[in-house]
Amino acid sequence: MKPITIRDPTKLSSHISTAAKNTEALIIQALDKIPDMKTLNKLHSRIISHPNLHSDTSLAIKLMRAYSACGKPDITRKVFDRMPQRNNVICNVMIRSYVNNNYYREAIMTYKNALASGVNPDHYTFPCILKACSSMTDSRLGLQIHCSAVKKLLHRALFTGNGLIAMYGKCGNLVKARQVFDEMPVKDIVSFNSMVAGYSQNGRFDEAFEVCKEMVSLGVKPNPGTMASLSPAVNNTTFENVTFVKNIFLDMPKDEIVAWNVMIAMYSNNSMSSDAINLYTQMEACGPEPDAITIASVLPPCGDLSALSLGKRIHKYVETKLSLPDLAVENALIDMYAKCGCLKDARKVFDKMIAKDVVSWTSMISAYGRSGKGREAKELFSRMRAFGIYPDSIAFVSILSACSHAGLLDEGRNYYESMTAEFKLVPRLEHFTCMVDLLGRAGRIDEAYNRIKNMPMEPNDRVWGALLSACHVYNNVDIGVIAADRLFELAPHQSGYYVLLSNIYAKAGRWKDVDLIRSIMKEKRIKKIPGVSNVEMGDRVHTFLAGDRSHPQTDEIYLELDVLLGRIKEIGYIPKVDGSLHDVEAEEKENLLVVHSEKLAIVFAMINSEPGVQIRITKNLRVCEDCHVAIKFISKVTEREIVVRDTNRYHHFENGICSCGDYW
DNA sequence: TACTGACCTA
Repeated sequence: MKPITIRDPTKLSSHISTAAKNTEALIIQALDKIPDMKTLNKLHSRIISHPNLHSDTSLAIKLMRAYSACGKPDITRKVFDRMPQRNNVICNVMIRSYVNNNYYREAIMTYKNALASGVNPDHYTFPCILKACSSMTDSRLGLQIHCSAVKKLLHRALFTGNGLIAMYGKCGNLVKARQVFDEMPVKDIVSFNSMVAGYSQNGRFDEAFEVCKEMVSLGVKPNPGTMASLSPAVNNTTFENVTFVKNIFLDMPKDEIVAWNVMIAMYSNNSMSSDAINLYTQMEACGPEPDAITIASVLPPCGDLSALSLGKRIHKYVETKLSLPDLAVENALIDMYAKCGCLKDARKVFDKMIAKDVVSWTSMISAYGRSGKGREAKELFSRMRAFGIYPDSIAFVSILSACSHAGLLDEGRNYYESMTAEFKLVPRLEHFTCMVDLLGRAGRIDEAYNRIKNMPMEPNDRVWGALLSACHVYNNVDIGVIAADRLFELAPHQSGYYVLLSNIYAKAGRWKDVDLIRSIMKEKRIKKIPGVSNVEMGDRVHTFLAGDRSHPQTDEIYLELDVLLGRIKEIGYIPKVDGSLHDVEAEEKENLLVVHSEKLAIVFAMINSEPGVQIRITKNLRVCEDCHVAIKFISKVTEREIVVRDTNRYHHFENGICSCGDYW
């Protein structure tokens, strides 16, 4: 920089002020760029040491803004405290600094002090302080601010109005929120989004959708914020609503992750697992980088569909791209592996976790439970207790069902006892289902039935369903009929229950009743669900029906199946032909004799994978007795671990033994 | 005179 030469002493002061102006301009320029802390500290010292600048309000404001942006509201406060005069602008900056850094209590204090010292809040102050009220759900102050805004005729101003809607929404006062919303002469997308958020956060999902539809009809295009606001309302919703959300998603920019996340979660929570996975793959290809929320939303669908290769790819992504530990993600990984039948991988994730919550423990316990590994489930439950974690209602559901899957009658009773006596948890419907299942599987049909009769709430179809299956296993026709009667009322279109009752009659030789059931099914047009088995190979899922001959490799599959059946017959397999078969209609008989889908799927997997590789099958019905025996033998002769997931449990076949202990 | 702004994912 050139030295300033002073020729005329009379111009001295003007030179100084020019220099000061230059310095000030430079500092302002630097401050406006939001410098890092180091530069910021330097600039700050220059300002303080400068005789003309240290009390300059506009510089102080810029300085405060910069400190706030660096996440230092405490230093902002020091600058604020040193200023001799406070007007509304500098107070606004101070309050905003607090609010933007989540120091809501301090923001509110500052606001109150400013009011006390005669500072007038304005249209900058209201939106900001309302955000603090929302975050603290301080409805008293919220109301006061509403009154001040009315006095200043600012309550209908766009930003203040939006803040009021949000504040009332958070505080649960939807009447007020709606009133402000309706009275605003000009609304923008944030007004609509805030109204949507208010309704959906308070469980008023229909109204949330209504506002969304209203904004669309008024020509206001929903944005990713709309999706986020609607988010609580999209779980377990109607097909119509799902379609609506899908359409607004298709019609908006795809660069914001929240929109994708809400879509994936919506599919996941509406039993549309394959849609969730498809959208996720699309996101990988052309969307924003998935974050922890994306991952926690897409892993459950992976588990549902047993999409292990995708699940593993996501696990790698988690390890390379996400910042761990993240409880939600790790818990979701455990559950995904468990649902894919990979208990060891689930356990690996579990053991690696630095912090575990009750969900982590519960996921692992129920993973063992569903596989019939009652001992492991019990052990984890006591270890969880030893870690000082309190089991919640769901933890008891998983340990109770673990006991029932493993036939641990007394242990199950004890857990139930401690749940009510020690942990003071009120038994819910799910616990009764578990208990009925536990007693029923152990052959205590009467006791199970009595439990149902003494339930404090109305039993649902799952409770009666547990009783009916028990009656099927233990040939109890009388109680079976009672259970079936209730089920035909509660779930008249579930073909499974008709089939169960029909089988109960067949076992008892009551063929007239079997015919009766069959004619009822015909009359009501209830069709048996055909058995389907899925097996994942590479990136594809291959599906087999009973007697399926549509697969390209079908000849090879049947040939290999014959060879395999021959081999297992040599070591003792006797095909189990049901005794009731002789009295079954011809068509039915044929159905029972065709090769079941799980056998086809297993042979297919065997042909197409390396020896020793684990085979995983998912089935939409329960595995039949004959297949169960056959698969045990197959696991022995081929030295393969075979995991079959049926509708309510896992069978891990290894070396001729199944993890269910033939108890299912 | 100066200060930005708000709604939201599990």
